[in-house]
Amino acid sequence: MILNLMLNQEPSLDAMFQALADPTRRRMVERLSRGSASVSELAQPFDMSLPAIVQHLKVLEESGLVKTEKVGRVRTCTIDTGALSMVEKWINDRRVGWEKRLDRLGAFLDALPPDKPGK
Amino acid sequence: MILNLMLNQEPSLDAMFQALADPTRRRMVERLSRGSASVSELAQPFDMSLPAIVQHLKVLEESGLVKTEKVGRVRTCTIDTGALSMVEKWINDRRVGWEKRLDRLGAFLDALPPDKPGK
DNA sequence: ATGTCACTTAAGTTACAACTTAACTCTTGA
DNA sequence: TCAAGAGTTAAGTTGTAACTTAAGTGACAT
Repeated sequence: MILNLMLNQEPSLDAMFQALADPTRRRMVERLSRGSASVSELAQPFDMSLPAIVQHLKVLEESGLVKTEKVGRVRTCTIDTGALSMVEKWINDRRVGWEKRLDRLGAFLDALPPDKPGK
Repeated sequence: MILNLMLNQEPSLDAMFQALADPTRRRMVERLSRGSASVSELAQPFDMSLPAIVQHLKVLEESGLVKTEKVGRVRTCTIDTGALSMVEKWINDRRVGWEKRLDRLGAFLDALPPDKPGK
């Protein structure tokens, strides 16, 4: 079960990055970070057919970044910040990993005896 | 000039997300976060032709996530954590934006009088 | 000088992502 | 009851991303 969680983690990370790769979808996420919206509210700023927007929405939803719920004839869309922070964590891990490495290198260099001019 | 920076910011954000959308390229970034590598070192874990790897590398480089320098016949690749943190910041901004909104909503609800059971 | 190493370039294939238009299904208000 | 509103489904087009193989370049060791 926790195994399952770990196994499913990579694939959905993939889907999230994939989802965020498209500028239209990122704008949709930006819009939703300012508050939930219906599908047509989401679509309104874009010069694009509704079905196209719905397709983008589907990608976002399947990635887990966005949740939606339909009530009557209107579907309301919401960001899932938990998913967002998974992406954030991946990036942070790489950055920190690299920066730690540089620190160790720095410490190592500092510990060296004063340089004898070589070459 | 700062204008230029700001204008180029969106497009390259786009390129970075695009670059990170591919699992092969993310694995390359993971590899580089553990230390610089030559092209063939980078390629070694993958079951893929060298040219394919070089194409991925090019995408990473054009996005600004990776820097490379060729010395003699070997090209050495390095992560640019500054670029990584641009991506991190975009995500963080969305997440925080949303969470602030929820906080305000929570505060608003807390300030309401105890509920009279309606409907 | 010459073969090997570490890439690079070019060109072609295939799969899929991002749209479009057209037609359809539910809700809901008049 | 029925027209309009909100979204859905289906199908087709088009561009581009992700590979491949084959051949080429420049550096280095012998």
